[in-house]
Amino acid sequence: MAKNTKFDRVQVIDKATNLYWQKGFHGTSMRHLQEVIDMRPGSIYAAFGSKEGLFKESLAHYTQQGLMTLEQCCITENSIIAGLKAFVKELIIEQAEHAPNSMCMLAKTIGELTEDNSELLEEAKSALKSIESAFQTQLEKAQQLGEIASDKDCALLARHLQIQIAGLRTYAKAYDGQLPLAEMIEQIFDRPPF
Amino acid sequence: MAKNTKFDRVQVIDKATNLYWQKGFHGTSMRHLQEVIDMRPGSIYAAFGSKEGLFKESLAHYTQQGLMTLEQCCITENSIIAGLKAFVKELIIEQAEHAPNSMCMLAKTIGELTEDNSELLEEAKSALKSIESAFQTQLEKAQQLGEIASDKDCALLARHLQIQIAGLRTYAKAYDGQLPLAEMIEQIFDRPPF
DNA sequence: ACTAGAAATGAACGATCGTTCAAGATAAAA
DNA sequence: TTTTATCTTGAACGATCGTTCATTTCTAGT
Repeated sequence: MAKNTKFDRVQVIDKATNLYWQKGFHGTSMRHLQEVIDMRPGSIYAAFGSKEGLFKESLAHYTQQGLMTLEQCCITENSIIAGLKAFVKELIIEQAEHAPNSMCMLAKTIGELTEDNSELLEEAKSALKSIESAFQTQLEKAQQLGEIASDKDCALLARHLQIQIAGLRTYAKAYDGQLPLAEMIEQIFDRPPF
Repeated sequence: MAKNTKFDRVQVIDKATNLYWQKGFHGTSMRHLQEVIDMRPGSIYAAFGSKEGLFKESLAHYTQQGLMTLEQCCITENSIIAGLKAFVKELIIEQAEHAPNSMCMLAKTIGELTEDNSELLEEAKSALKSIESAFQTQLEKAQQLGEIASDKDCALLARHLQIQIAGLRTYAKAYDGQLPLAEMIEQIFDRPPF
């Protein structure tokens, strides 16, 4: 006695994520969003509640994709460290060309939002932490396999990795295209604290 | 046979800079700006042309202040390297508490804006480059004074410094208050490529 | 004191913002 | 085939956006 939902929720969130990622939360209008995800306002508000609600789901979607890519990289490559390198290269080199924005959506969001949207801000912060945890997990695995010296603190290494990625992606957007990114990424893993 | 301008242009730009820095370009409304700088729309548009025009002057003001602070740090401290350390600590530790936003306004802007505001985006990119140049100049001075090994490439060191600052400021906003920032900054200068 | 001309004002503009909701369309259950 | 619960639609809302400009206020030069 009902009508089934027509739109594909995952596809819709994916499209919304790309637009938010490109334009930021304040820079994205619901009108533009309606075009991109091809839904009318009523349906959007029925499904997601508000502009904030959809953004929150986009953040979660983005984070989930990142975690999956990391996992995939570490499985595909010959070693954990090689997997981490591949992941960082994917983030910084591939996404600099193909993604909506070369910067990390989480870092962009943390930069953009204030306490006026504290829920979204906290969501972004927490997502960044969950990615750092995933780094730490992989690094500990690498340590067990002897890829990393046993006296290293994997929590510190994970934090270091996050900082390098955030710095490099910001820098890459300012100096687009004229940087030896691959070499710079290799150096991250060849220098202390690694 | 005329009336002199009443408002203090520098003070006005300074207040505008703080608001833009806190809220971002899209997050700042002209209404809010009017309150903060205590000017009526007519006067603002007569003096600065548009929201973009005032933002552009704010970027220049912010950059100029940064360059002056760097200069000051390097003069006050006992060595150039100590000056650079003091400058980075000022940016990351002091501003994390007192500034409108712990992130760099230029990095925030580069993250936020798209080609829709290409003039402002280019302005921010170019300002970041001018700060990097100032780093390089100071590093070369340090090299001449024997504070840095003569085989180091100061352009690379300046770039490295920029990336570390960008990364650390982003990270600091995500993990506010619970980081050994002073120690982390010291390490920047104690590790390769330094 | 007068006046010319620049500066400051603030009401108001059209556009766009995020959001709502009554009405229409659709498909599963009866 | 009819019913009914749900999904979808899009016109329209009040609020706010960036901006304009006729008017008023003020002061330096006569």
